[in-house]
Amino acid sequence: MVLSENDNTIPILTFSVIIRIEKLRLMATSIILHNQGGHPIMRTTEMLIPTLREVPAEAEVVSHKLLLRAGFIRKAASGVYTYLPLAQRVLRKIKNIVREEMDKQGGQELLMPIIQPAEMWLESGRWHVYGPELFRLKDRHNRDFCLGPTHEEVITLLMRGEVRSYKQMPQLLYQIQNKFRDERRPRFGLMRGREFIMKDLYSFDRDEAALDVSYKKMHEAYTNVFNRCGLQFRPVEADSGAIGGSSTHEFMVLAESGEAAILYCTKCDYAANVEKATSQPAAGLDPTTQQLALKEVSTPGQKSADQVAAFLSMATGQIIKTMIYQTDKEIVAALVRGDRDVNEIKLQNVLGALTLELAGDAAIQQATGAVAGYVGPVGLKNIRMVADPEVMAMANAVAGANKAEAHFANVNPNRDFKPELVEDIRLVRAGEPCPKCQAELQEAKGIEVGQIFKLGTKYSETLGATFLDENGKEKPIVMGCYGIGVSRTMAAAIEQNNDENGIIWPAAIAPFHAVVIPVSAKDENQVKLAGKLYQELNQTGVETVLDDRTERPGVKFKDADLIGYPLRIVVGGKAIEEGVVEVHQRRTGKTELIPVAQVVEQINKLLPTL
RNA sequence: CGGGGCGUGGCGCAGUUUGGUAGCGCGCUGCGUUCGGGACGCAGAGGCCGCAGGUUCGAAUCCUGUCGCCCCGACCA
Repeated sequence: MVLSENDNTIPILTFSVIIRIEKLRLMATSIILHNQGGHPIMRTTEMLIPTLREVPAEAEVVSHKLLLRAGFIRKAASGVYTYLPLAQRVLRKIKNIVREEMDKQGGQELLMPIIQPAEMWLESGRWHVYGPELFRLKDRHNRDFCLGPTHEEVITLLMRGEVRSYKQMPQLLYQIQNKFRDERRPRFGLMRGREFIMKDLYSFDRDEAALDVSYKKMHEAYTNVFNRCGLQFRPVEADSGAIGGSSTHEFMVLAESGEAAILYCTKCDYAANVEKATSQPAAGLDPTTQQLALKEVSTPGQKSADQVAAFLSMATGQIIKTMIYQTDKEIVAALVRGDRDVNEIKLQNVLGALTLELAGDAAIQQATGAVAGYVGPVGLKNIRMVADPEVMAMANAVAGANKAEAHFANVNPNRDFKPELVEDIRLVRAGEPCPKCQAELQEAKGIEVGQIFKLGTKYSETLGATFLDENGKEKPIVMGCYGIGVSRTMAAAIEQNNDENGIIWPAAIAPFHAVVIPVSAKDENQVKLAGKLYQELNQTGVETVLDDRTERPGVKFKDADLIGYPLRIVVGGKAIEEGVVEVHQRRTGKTELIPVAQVVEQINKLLPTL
């Protein structure tokens, strides 16, 4: 019999099963307490908490190491993990916080299939677009299916069938579901897996204004979720990428191990993914600058902007860097200042290209007549040029001459070349001025734990999900989608909350609030008192584990630190002789001696502050 | 997908160069001593050396193929 995790009811099967279950329940309520939907609180001698002394060789980042060592996860395949009981408890807490915040904004939970028929994806066009990241499979009749990496198709088709009128909206529907992506390179344990747990909510609105309302609700909900999870995070503006859509924010947990680079303002609230980040546009061309005559200079062996600048004794910022890119439809030249880099995502968006990569030597030669390093905009023909606005503000600059070993000096935009497009295509770096307030931008690494997204009518149009407005006019539903990586959030929490001894769980998502440790398993008085405290704490709602193993105290302390219980209650000799127990806070290391009679009350007071 | 590395008891590793039938630490089992930060002693259990071929009297070791895993890069709702 398999019970789903959210199912608190027990299906009635046979009489004997019922009897057994009832017996267990009676036993459980008499000795052990229940919480969280029927989970009995347990003693470590009865629990599966396989801690490891040594770090498995496969782990690189701290969350992965600690999840393995502390007995939270085990690998089934690359990027695929079993969540052991401790992890499952953490996941349930995160999910419950998510549920509460979604429901608070009017979200309704549903559950969609993991297995999705190819037809849905053919209809949206993504069956062929999605590529090898989509886990595909066939049934016995050779029909195509996939494991859902996301659920826009399923939900949009559902709503196409159910929504007829503007009166039926808005709708905010969400699920918490396992998702599948056949990542090229799964890595960092739970951070980038091939199977992962995600909350996804989809909003359905009658128009953009209503979508804005839904979007704001989700922004608020996400802020609440990550605050409640005890995470340090930042919502950042992001590139809308392949899904399309107009506006999107990512919620980034700040951590060194993060895979995303973000830029944020030190003064105002501006923050953006580096893919999207902009900075204060450079000052316009100084009209008093005299434009000098174009001249060719010999620059043997000087290819990079730095080399050329050094060779000619000028600043790298005076060089025009020309990069040749190959897209799915054309070859283009991208111009940025020598001390800048091209932001390929911005460039791709500007060009409306599906793919973009640096052109090879042969393509560069063919398009420009020069080799990489000596390419420049002057005299470049039959190839589109995209210039960053900064380039247009340069005067008497240096650029490649489109022939070997030579550059032009005194190059002036508009006079010597005229790009087809002038767009922001540069990669912003720390130190540049904020686009909003001009204060200095800083750079940080982040783990993307959530993203909210205005989809608009992209899916409703292709899938024909329409409704009638108050004028009886048929319109496509305006959609948004909003994801939270639940399993990734667990990993991110550890990245942000750990020390050399192990995990330091924020109390709101800790698998248990406290552990009670009798110092000596042989001392009956200690064991009895520890058991009593354990029961009383649980009765007052403090989720407590009793470490009743006959291990030496050091072993139990080490495990407690590793697992990261926010509170540790040690019942030792003093408890019996002086009537005090030791309450230790994992995060601060603070230890207090508290009279036995007050412990339960004190801990109940302490817990909400952790 | 490109580059690099690794598969040897549950975990961490040595042994591979120079073929001779597998070893160390941790963990595990039993007994004893210990008992406030991963104890000690004694006695044990546990491995077709990723898999499949091949070379050889003999393969963890050499050759071929294959599978898996990790790291860097590219990529990424």
